[in-house]
Amino acid sequence: MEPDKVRAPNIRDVARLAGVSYQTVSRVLNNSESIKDTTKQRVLDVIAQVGYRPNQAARALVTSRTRTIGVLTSQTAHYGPTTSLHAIEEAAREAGYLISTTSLATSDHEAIVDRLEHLMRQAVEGLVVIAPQVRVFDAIRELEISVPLVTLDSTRRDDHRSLSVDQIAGARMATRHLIELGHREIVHLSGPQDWIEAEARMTGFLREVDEADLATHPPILGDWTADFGYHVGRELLRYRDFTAVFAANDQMALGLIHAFRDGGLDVPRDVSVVGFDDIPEAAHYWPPLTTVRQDFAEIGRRSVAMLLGELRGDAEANHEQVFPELIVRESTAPPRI
Amino acid sequence: MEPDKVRAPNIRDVARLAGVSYQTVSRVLNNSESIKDTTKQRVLDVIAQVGYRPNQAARALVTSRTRTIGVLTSQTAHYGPTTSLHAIEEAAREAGYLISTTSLATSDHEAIVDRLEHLMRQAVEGLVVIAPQVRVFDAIRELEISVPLVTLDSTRRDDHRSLSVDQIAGARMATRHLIELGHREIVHLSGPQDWIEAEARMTGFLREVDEADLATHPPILGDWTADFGYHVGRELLRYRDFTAVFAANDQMALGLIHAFRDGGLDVPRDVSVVGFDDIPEAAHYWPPLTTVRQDFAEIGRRSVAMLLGELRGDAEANHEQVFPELIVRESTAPPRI
DNA sequence: ACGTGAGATGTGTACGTTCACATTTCTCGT
DNA sequence: ACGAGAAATGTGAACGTACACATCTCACGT
Repeated sequence: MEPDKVRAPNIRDVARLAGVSYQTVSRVLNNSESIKDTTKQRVLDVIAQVGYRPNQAARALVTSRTRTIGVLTSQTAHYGPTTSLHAIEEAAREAGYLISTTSLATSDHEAIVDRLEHLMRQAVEGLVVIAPQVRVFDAIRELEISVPLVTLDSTRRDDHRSLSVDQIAGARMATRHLIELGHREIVHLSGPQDWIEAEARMTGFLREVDEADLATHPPILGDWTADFGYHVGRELLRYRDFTAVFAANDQMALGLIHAFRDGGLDVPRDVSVVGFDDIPEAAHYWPPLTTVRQDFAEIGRRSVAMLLGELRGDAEANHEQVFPELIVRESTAPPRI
Repeated sequence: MEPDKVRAPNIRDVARLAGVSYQTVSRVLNNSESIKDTTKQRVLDVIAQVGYRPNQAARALVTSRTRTIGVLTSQTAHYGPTTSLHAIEEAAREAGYLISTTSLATSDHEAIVDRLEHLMRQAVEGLVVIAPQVRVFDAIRELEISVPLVTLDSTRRDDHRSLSVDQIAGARMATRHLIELGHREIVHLSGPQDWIEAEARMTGFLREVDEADLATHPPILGDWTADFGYHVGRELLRYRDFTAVFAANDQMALGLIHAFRDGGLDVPRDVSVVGFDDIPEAAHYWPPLTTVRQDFAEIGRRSVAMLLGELRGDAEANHEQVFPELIVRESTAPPRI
C-alpha cells in the first residue's frame, strides 16, 4: 500500500532540510552573490542528496524565458540539413540554450502552420528554419510570428534575418567550370521545384549558360535522391544531346554516373558530371566527384550566433552570406572531339 | 513611449472578451464535453482573433505532464541515427508528444551525465537513447533515472526496454555470404571500439569465422567514415593476405573500394567487399554494394511505440528485435582461383 | 407550478519558481 | 560598546493553467 508515486522534491523541501528559506535555495540555484559559502554548500549537499531537480516549467512560467530555440527542419534526412542541425544544437547548448526540433512531414500549408504553431506554443525564444521550402515563408508571415527568426539556405531578402550559402554563385562556379572545359551542351538536374535551394542553383546555372551564350536545355526537376538521378540518367541516355550534367546535389550526381556507366558511357570521358554539397563520400565515389562544397556546420553555428545576437538586442547585419567552393576532382574533363 | 512588450493574452483575457469564465475557456481548450456549441464557438473566435496561445509552462506546472520525450543522440550526423530520429519525431508527433533532442558532443562520462541531467530537468516523460556508446548505460544507472527508457541498437539485456536490430545476425549473414562464395581470408573493418553496434558486428563476424574454422584476421578499428576506409584500404594493399573485407558500414566500404581501385585491384574480381546499413546511395556505388539492410525508420517508430506503451502502463515485452536483411549486389564474387 | 436532475458555467486553490521588497545578522570604525 | 551600512537571509505575491467542487440554468415529467 505504498503511495504510488512520491512527489519529486521541490525547492521548499530542499529549504526545509537545509534549514534555510526557499529563497535562499533559489539564490543558490541562480548563482546569486551574497550567499555565505557555508550556507551555499549546505544547500548544495541537500540538493545532491535528495536528487532535487529544478522544475523548468515553474521557472519558465515566472520568468517567461524558456531558453529554447525552435528549429524547423524539412522532412528528409539529408546530409546538409542534418549537419547544420547538429551544429545548431551544439552552438545553442554552449550558449545555454536548448533546442526544440520539429520536422515537416509534408510540405503543404496546413502542416507548416501546424508545426510553427507547435513551436510557438512551446514559447521558443527564437526560430531557426532549415526547411527551405518557399511555402514556409508564407506561413511565417501569416502567423505574424514575433520572435527572432533566422532562415537558412534562403536567397530571399525578407523582413527577417537570414544566412545563406550563395547558392547562385556556387551554381555558377560549377557551370562555368564545365564551360571552361569546353562543354557547350550542359544539362541541369535540379532539385524539387518548391525548394529555395533548388531554385537558386537553377538560377545560377541559367545565368551562367545565358552569359556564355549557350543553348539552354530545360532543367529536369529531381527529388535529391540517387535513385532519381539514376532514372534520369537512363532517360538521358536516349538523347545523348549533351556532354555534361550539373546535378543539384551529390546524390543525384551519383545516380547519374551509375546510369551512364550502365549505359556504356564513361564519366568523365564521354560525359562530365558535377555535383553540389561535397558530402564526405563524394571524394570516394567513382570517379571522385567534382562538386561545390558548402560548410553546413558553419552555417548552423552562425545561424545560432545571429539569433542570439538578435535576442540580445544587437542590431547587426540582417543577411549574411557564406561562400561555397568548387572542388575539382575526376568526374569532369573536356568533351570528346 | 509605447510599452516595450505587450503581455501575451492569457486565458483570462480570452474569457473576458468572450464574456465567460476562464474555466470555460479552459474547457474549450481541452475539448471538454458539456460546453454549449454557441459558447464554444464564441470562445474559439476570440482565441483566433487575439492570437491566444496556451502557455505550455503553466500547463505543465499544474498537470506535471510535459508530453515530451527526450532523445539522446550521438554526436555524428550518420544516416542511420538521423533516419531513426526523424521517424521518432514523426511517431511522437502523431501521438501528441514532442521531442527534446540533445546530442553528445564528446563521449566522456561527464558529457553524458550533463546531457542526461539536462533532459531530466526538462521533465521529459520518457527517454530514447540512440547513442549507442557503452558508457551511456553506466551514466543512466548512476543517475537513477526513473522515467521509461528505450535504447536503440543495444544488444544489452538490462533493466530497461530496448529495441535493436540484431546486429550480430546481420554481421553473420554478411560474413557467411563471403564464406559461401569461397572466401577463406576475410578482414573485418570495424567501427569505433566503444560503440555497441560496432561491438555486435564484430562479434557476429568472429563467431561466423570461428564456426567456419577460418583463420582470424584481427579486426581493424575504424571511425565509420569513408576517409578512414580509404586509408585502411591503402594500408591493406601492402599485405594482400585476404580476398574479402567486411566493413561495418557502407561509408567505410566505399572508402575501401576506392583505395583498392587506386591500388589497381578490381572489386569484386580481386577482392570482395561487403558493407552494412544499406544507405540509399549504396545501390549506386561502383560497384553497387552488397550490404546488410537495416530499417532505421522502423526502429524509430517502434521505439516510440514501446515508450508510449510503457507510459500507458502496459507491461509488454522488454526487448524487441528487428531483423536485418542481406542485400547482394555486385561488390562480392568468388575469390580468384 | 414545481421539483428534479442533467447540462452548462463559475469560484477557489494549487502547481514550483522568481522577483520585489522586508528583515535580520554580521563587520567595522569610532 | 554602539551604530551604520553592507551582507545575508526571509516573506508575500505573481506567473497561467487545470482540477475539484460549487453554483446556476433549463427542459421535462408530474
